[in-house]
Amino acid sequence: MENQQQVQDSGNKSNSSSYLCRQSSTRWTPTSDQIRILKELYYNNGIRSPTADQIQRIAARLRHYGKIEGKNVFYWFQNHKARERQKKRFTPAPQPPPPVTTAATILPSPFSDHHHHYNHMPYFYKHQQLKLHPTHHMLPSEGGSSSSSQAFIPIGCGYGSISMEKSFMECSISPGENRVPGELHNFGSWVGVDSYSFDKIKPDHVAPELEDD
Amino acid sequence: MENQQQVQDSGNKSNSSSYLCRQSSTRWTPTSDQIRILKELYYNNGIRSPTADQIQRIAARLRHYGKIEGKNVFYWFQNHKARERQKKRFTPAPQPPPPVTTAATILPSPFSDHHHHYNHMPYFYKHQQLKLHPTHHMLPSEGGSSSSSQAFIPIGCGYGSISMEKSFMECSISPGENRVPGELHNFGSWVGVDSYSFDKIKPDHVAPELEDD
DNA sequence: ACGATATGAATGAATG
DNA sequence: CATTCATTCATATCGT
Repeated sequence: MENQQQVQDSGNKSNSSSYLCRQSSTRWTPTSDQIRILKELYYNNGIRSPTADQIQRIAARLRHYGKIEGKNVFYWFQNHKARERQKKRFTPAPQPPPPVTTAATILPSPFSDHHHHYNHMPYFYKHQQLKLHPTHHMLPSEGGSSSSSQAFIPIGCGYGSISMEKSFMECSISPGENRVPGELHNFGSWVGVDSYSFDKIKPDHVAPELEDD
Repeated sequence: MENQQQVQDSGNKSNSSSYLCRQSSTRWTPTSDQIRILKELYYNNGIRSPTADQIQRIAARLRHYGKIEGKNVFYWFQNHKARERQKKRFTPAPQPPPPVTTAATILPSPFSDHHHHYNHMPYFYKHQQLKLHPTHHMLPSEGGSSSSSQAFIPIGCGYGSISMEKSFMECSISPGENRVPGELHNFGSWVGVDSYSFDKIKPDHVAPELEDD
């Protein structure tokens, strides 16, 4: 690893000049003690994904060693776990699993990993299966040729496994309505939110600003 | 935060990160305009969990600003909302705002106006499940009030406040480099980890002093 | 000063 | 709706 010492001087560092105003001018720089404790929890106590409750406690505890917030603890565990796994993934195939030489053990999976039946397939015919409710209610503007069964869209390869119902979350169509980027600030109206119900306005808290970072 | 890169191919921002520059459009990379509009809808219109129809409309609208699919919109709202809440969960106590209860400023509020729910739209929104396995199917047979025809639900209620969430996950006060002597190595006990051994009994439970420092 | 690497932060995509 | 994972971006730190 790398040896790091705490240099987290009070809050600010004379950061460089003129750069993007990314809010992360100062990211949390954990103290040695903080790291030590975090690792303790990780390795000795087996904490991998602390619950919100634990995060609070951990942060409160580590606060004695320097500035720290809940999200720092959260991210730390997330990253630590992820990187550990990542390392392990690209590391040579650990042990050859007991070769149960059955004819069916032909797992063409690139990873010989075990418990993670989690497939993050690079090929994307898998996700696209978000099914919406059967209210494939086309937009009034683009209605029309929906007479036949627009059953499936042969994305990629129609492996007969995917039962794409009918409405994907997306119907890549919108010919008629050409609302080109015209900057129409009437949000909400086109989504179905009505803006005439102002009588129910709840004086919610304030609104800092609305920057689109 | 969001960085903007307009489209999917070409010019992969050539980050300093070396190898593996095949960021070939696997995941949706929202453009600035898309983000801006999404936040508008979220904060200005109070849309938290858009219905299927809304998702379609939003996606259609946002498509003018770049490639986008319905599921992207769906996930965006899901994530945005979830993270807003999660952040809150990490943060211990929002420091109960002690209102200036001066003897003269007593406000006899009949209702302890406290927490409102904006418009948690009725759950005919349930259909937004991802259908990956042949589980049940919500058949549109029954004319139940379950779905569809959500013509114009007053979701949104556009309370003209833009409650932004740029506040961070926590606003912790922090002592500088405070070293507490007497570190006890009983990690985990204060975090609430069970040693998952012994018994399920813990004589002392977790008594994290949770001191506010 | 760079360049590489480690790592904090953010977020899209899923799953339960 | 909560939790988790993967991936990417941003930056701190160190080596040469």
